Amino acid sequence: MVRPPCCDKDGVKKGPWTPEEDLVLVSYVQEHGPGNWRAVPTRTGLMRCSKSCRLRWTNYLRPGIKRGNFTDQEEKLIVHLQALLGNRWAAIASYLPERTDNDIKNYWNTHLKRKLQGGGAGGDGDGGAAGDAVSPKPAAQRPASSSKGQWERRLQTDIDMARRALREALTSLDDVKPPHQPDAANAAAGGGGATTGAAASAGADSPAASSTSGASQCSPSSAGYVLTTENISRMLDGWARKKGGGGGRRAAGSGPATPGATESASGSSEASEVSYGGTALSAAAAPASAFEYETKPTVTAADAGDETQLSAIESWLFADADGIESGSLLDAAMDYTF
DNA sequence: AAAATCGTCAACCGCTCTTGC
DNA sequence: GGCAAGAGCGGTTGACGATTT
Repeated sequence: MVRPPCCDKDGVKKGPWTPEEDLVLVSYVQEHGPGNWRAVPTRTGLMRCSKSCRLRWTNYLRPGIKRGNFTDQEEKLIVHLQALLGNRWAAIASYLPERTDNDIKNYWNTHLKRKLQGGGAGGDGDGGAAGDAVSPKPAAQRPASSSKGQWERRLQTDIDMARRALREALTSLDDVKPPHQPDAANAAAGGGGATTGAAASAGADSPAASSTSGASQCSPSSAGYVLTTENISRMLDGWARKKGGGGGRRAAGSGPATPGATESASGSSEASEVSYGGTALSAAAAPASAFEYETKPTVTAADAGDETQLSAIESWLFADADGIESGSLLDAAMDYTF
């Protein structure tokens, strides 16, 4: 017996989202907050299934998402974490709060996997392939435990290993790149920093939390705000161009709605900052009030970027090293002892 | 210049997990 | 405790631009 697909309805639209749809969705979320996706299609009139709405939001429209170029730091973290956790993208994404699991997954499949394979590490790159990676076999690929106790132990092990991996990654990165050197992408996202704040709180509170749950708790950041409004303005831009005979999907950016890819690729994301402050918003034809939900953009520290992120992670890691229970990353609920 | 191939990424699908009743 | 609905996750696909032949 096959369960009917959730979107198995007539009149449910599929395929790429249009800027108009994005706008509707963003407006809705601004007003009601993320969640209750089931209600979204009916309340917004979008001809999309709830799942599709949630996906679009979490992977694309959600505030604080950084797109494009992965930094060395991010890359190394991903490699380490993948080696340790396996293909648990949501878990990995929780350590990279500016990235979505989908993004990380794509990046892994298209860049890192091949890269590691090329490195002659053997295997299919799925775990263990990381040259400097540690565990012979991703924890996630060990036989699944059925009992809850076992599951918890496994989780704890994962966390422990992730911790070590992060520490290693960060340590090695210290050699590679001084922490005071914000990379273009992060600086640009401006936001990056802000979200990191969110990362430190939302993501950090529960590393195991899914990226999506991050979305729902998503302590809105100015960064996200920027990105969202900016995205929308770009969407409309791209859409207009497209309608005017511009290129295909890519022409409008990565997707009809996102010129963003090109933006980051070219490192011209300074545009983000430039557009911050309302111009993008007006371009998006969205009332500023519509973004109330996302709120209170006061991140002055647009440059808080990597440093903030790292310091949050580092403090967690080094709390471990010091034998201190930092608790912020690992909720007491985990009952994790160091 | 045209065709073929490759690379990238947004979106879909189906399954599992969580939550509320 | 059992069930149903909703939410989340990971794998996969398909469309499109870029590059190579």
